[in-house]
Amino acid sequence: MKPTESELEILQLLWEHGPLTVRALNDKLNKQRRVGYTTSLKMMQIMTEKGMLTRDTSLRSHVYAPALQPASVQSNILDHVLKTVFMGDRSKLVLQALGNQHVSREELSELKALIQKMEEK
Amino acid sequence: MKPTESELEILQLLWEHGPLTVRALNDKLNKQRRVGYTTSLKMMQIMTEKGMLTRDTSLRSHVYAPALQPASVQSNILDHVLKTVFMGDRSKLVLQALGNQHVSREELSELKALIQKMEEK
DNA sequence: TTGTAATTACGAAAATCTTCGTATATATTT
DNA sequence: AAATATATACGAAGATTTTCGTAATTACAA
Repeated sequence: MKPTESELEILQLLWEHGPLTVRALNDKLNKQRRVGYTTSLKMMQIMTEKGMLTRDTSLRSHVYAPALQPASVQSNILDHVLKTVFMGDRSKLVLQALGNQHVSREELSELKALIQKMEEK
Repeated sequence: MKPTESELEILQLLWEHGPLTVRALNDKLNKQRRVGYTTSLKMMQIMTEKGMLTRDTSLRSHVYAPALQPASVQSNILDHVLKTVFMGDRSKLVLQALGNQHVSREELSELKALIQKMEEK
């Protein structure tokens, strides 16, 4: 279950806003970039076939919902990146993710808590 | 400078083993999956055109080397994943990367050191 | 030298992903 | 009721990526 770039865009919007009609999703998508209505429709139909979305066809305007949990997709993609980009070196990935960038005080304590937990095992 | 999946495979092998001829790279690639020789050749030619690889043509068998640093490519891809998969939530990415998986004692202390540094700022 | 093997160049087929036009059906408005 | 607007279905064009066949060239071997 490996969403393409465009599929990810759509999943993102559904995760953020909940189930949407094609019209509603296409409107939101068009705030990011210009996309035709039938393009969004087709994508969502394909994604439904692939099992990435479910849809309620009880109304004339079908309502689409994500069939995948964000955490599950995120985990899969991150594992893939870990393997194909970081040669499986997890700590390199983490250090790269933390390096250079600003990390808030809250994130730091979250991290420390997690490390604590891991050390206990 | 956004390598495709196949381009990444090739960069990986060159990063790992250093400069290689097409023949040598194709051999290594075939330990992972079945790929024709001219396929590897063509890919490497394209990547050279794109500036991802350099090549030494002084010998009959050209020798290809990566023109990109791993850290730079890793950083770009991770930023992209951060934006498109984690909605920009860096700590979610890091926690996801650390969660569930085994992290060695050395990696933990490395992390703690990094956190220490960040807290000092 | 003649043939065999190995290499590069190159075009284009194959596969995948993205986009949209058109047909058809259903609702809404005048 | 007729015209207009909105929806889905579907095929196919376009774009990108991946794959490989064939031709031309250069080295190597018999």
